[in-house]
Amino acid sequence: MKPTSPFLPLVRELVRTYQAFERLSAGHVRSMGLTPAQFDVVATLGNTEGMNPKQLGEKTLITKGTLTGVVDRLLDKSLVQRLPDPHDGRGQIVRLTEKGQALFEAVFPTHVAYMAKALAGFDSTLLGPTQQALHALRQVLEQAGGTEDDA
Amino acid sequence: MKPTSPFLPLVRELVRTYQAFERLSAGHVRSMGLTPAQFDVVATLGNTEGMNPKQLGEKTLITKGTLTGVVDRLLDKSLVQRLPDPHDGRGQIVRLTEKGQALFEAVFPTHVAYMAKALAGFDSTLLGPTQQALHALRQVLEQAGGTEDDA
DNA sequence: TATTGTTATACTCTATAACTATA
DNA sequence: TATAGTTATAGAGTATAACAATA
Repeated sequence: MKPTSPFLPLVRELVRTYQAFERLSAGHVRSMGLTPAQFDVVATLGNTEGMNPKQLGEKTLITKGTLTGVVDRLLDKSLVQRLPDPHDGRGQIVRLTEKGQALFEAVFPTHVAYMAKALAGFDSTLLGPTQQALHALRQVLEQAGGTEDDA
Repeated sequence: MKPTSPFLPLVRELVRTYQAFERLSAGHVRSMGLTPAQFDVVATLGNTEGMNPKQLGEKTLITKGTLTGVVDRLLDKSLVQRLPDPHDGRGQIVRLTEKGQALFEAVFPTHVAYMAKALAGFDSTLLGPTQQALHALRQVLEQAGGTEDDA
């Protein structure tokens, strides 16, 4: 029997754990009337003066073409506004409206509390080590992505 | 300053690590002509006698309505076949075709090798502990999802 | 010339619910 | 009545590339 990669179980567990998180999180976010991508954008803009779509895309990992659409839909809901960028005539600043800010303040803590409650059973002594291990794993993955030489 | 939940950093790291993985993995999978969902199905069916859509959905976490479409597209590519379930007139067995099996054999090890190469820099002494920590985290998340009392 | 953001195309996935055929 | 799977609907995200305006 050929030995499969020792990394497979780790990767599988990463995927399953993320999926469990995502299902829980997305379900709650949707019940508040936002898609995960929309929540991501609102949460990223919360407590900021706004930022241009490029920065927003980098933080949320949403590509620019898609981001235009996500922002459009948030605009339809009057949750964000597009302002001209004073420093760059090509650019713009996407910023929460008052309504968006109010939603952020109502929804973000609720969501954090919801997730915190869900995670309450997790052994807190594992918090730090798990986080560090994930971070190390991410470093490796990002480096591989940056290098990008095909197998 | 109100203390934010101690779980937030962990969750953030989980999401980012997963996203780093997903970007790398999905990119490679796409370069082989499959979407992530399609790859997931093919990988799940690989080395099996086939299974019904219900089992397939449970393993891949794809809901039944969506799964019909994913299988349809794999059918278009002649990678899977739908066979009647001998034990249940309502049911069916989804199974790889020879072409699908060949693809699986060509593509799955390639993908594993690609990911293994990307992960080669990860400290192998952390493999076990990280996996266990993720598993514990998943247990907690799944339990919360099962209980499903809103916050 | 390079970059910012929009638009267009075409596909895929998602949730939800109604529907059929069988159990 | 309950379950397996399909179909229909409506919306949203994805990659990719061409494009306009500005730097």
